[in-house]
Amino acid sequence: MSVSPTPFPNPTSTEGEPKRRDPEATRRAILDAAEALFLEHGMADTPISRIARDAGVTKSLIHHHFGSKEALWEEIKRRRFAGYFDVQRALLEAGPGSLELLRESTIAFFRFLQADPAAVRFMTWRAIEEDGLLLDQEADLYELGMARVREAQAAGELRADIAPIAIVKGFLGLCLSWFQTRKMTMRLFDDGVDPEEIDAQYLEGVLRLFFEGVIPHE
Amino acid sequence: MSVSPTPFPNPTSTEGEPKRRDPEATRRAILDAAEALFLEHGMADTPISRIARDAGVTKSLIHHHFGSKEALWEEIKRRRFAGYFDVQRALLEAGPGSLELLRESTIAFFRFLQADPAAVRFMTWRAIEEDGLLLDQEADLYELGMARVREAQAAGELRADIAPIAIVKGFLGLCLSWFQTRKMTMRLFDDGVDPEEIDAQYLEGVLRLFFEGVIPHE
DNA sequence: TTTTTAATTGACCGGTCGGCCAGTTGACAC
DNA sequence: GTGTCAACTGGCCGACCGGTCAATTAAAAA
Repeated sequence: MSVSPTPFPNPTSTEGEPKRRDPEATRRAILDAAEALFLEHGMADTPISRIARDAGVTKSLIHHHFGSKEALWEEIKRRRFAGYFDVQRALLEAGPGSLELLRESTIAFFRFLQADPAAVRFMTWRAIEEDGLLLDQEADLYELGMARVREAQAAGELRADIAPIAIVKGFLGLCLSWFQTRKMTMRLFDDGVDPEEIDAQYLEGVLRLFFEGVIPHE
Repeated sequence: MSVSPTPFPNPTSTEGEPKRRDPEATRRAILDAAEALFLEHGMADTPISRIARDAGVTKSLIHHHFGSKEALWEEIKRRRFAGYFDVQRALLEAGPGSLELLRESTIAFFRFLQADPAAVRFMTWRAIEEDGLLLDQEADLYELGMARVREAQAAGELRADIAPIAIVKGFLGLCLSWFQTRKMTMRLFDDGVDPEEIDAQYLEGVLRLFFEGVIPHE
């Protein structure tokens, strides 16, 4: 679980062989190991020595490549953001604002979080750090989303008496908060029930609710 | 911010006076200081020495009263839960399940989080720890809420084709996730705008959306 | 080939952490 | 009073933390 999925830079070097160097792979191994540990236990609770062990690398090497624990964490955030932004932007640039686009975005975001629990933990850690840092890319993404909502409102596909921010943060929150407490919520149900079935029930219910509430009624 | 709001057990003892003892006040001072620090920086990032300083107490005394840092955190959680459960239970026991009860609960929960940012952070930390621990009281609360929803569904006040869990976790998530990222969200708006005004816009939008979506349509 | 650069190592450092312990002192029951 | 117990103190400890450094060596540049 906490062990890096990528091969060690120097996999169990058999005696005597000259050690090949691959700084790029080393960086990746460190980032992967650190990300898994940081998201699981938090940065404050993850000693660099542990990252080094999981990455198959010495502690000093981490400082060599990233300078400090803090800088390493920043780099991990940067990498995560890049992946996340790509997913979201691809959705929003697909077409003009419409009810259908909103629906697709909601389902896609839900599936995205469902498939990648690490992404959920990443967002939760961000909420904890709460440094108020809103990246430019991120702000752009929100603006884009809200612009799409306004388009759909102008076209009469979404009711116009709801602030776009409520619609955008609404569907994001409905998805994210579900997965933030997923494990605990599952305990409300019998052990025999398939968790993915509960997920599906929630998604379906929320879609009905949200998209009935979001369309105009005379 | 991090200093305990309650007076120190031995407030700047003026020379020579015999030191009065008040173990109950001491415990409270420690809990208050620790809670503020834990919620702000996290348990791993809060040294006991700092708690002692803020509480106006020696480090050893904390161990005397609570045994360990871990146990202190558990005690804080227990205290927080008690307060939270009281608020929620009072709402749900107010009357039979109805659309109006759901509306009141939603607004009350929103106001509760708005008035107490520490509560928001507490819940976010819980999501991070994710030990999957669901307290009996908490499970009861969910069951109670879902039972109320079913009553309202049976009475035809809520549409019956939505799983109760989606309605309950839905409105909780809409409120909580808003405040989890409140600071960041505010950066989307001009500096001149009153944050509480944005809160109000969001709440109003979400109420319209949620309660239009949640009622039956022929 | 020679020189330069950068990846990598292990030993090491000062500081801080959570926790312990021996001793002191107030509160309180008898 | 006097004995008992728990509240409270200051000093201490070993472990571990993030980070540094000089030395080694593979790889790239010359």
